[in-house]
Amino acid sequence: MATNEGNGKAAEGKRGELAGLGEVLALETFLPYRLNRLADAVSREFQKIYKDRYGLTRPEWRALATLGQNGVMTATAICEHSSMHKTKVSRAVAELERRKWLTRTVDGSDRRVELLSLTRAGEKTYRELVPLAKAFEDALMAKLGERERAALGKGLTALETAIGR
Amino acid sequence: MATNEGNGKAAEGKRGELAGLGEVLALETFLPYRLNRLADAVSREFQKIYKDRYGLTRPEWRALATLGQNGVMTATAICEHSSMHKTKVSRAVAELERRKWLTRTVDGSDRRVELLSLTRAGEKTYRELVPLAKAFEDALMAKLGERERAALGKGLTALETAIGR
DNA sequence: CGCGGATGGTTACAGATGCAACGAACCGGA
DNA sequence: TCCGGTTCGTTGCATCTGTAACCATCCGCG
Repeated sequence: MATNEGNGKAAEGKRGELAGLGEVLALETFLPYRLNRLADAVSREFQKIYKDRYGLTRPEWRALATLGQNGVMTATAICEHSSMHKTKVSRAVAELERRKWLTRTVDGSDRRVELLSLTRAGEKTYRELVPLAKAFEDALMAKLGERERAALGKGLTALETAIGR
Repeated sequence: MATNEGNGKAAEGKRGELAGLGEVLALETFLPYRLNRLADAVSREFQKIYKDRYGLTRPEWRALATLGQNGVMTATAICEHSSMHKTKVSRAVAELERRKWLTRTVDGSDRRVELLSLTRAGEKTYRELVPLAKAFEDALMAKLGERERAALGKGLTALETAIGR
């Protein structure tokens, strides 16, 4: 309070910059915003590959990619490796199963556990998708210079460590 | 087409690593995944500040931040400056208005346009939030070394330019 | 004027998402 | 053997999101 604003209807011009000290936050340079913006843009672009061509949602693509990378695993393991919420994985797996891209097998030694594995068809899809994903990433990286690519990698890794946990 | 896929049925044991060539994609190092993961983690953390303490959603926080930074503006302008979808902004603005943190004024020269501006209460909230946001960012950045901070900035900027459009 | 075509903004609707609660199965101790 | 405490995974529900359709207004042109 006691700020310098002439109350009343004073047609104050535009606020913001002129507001005293470091009171303004530049959204464009704010880390959380930048990360979200980038992640969003990149995902939206990459999504075209798995969505338009294979009708996969992002959780489904991730589950598929995780299974393709690691082989047989449980739903819980997929959660950990893909950073997805329980329910997302549950639903993604259900859909992949419905499409016959993976099968479940109840673990004999612990019947709560389901061992998930890609079917032949699921593997085929995965193997088709991998080069597309790599090409996408390569194309994007190709737009950066050598130094910038290195900087990006270093920066992201550092941030991952910082957030860690 | 004409890709090197040996469509053999070879009874491969556990899939993944041993699958021939570069057929596997390491999700942990895949750019879209890394970005999403990071954005998500950072946002989730930062969210505590505006959500728990002010009951704001992310779109609301962004709209508030955009208005606080730029002063009077239209909904469309908020969309552009905050990279948010039309409807998100519409709803966020409606809620901020309901809370009496902003008011609308129909533009006299074009009655389709609404000029949005923060109320006294809205500005107060904004001014409280800004230092918290900066502190959050600083704390996070403080976990990185000098070089890493620079690398991150450089990398993100480069990526923003690359995606640009 | 009088239209067709843009533009600002809202809303109906269908999907996606997370939380919390749940059932089933396991585990360890009394 | 029985029981409480856990873990695996699913589902009900309330919320959030984007697409598309919509209304109101404006603009340019004949």
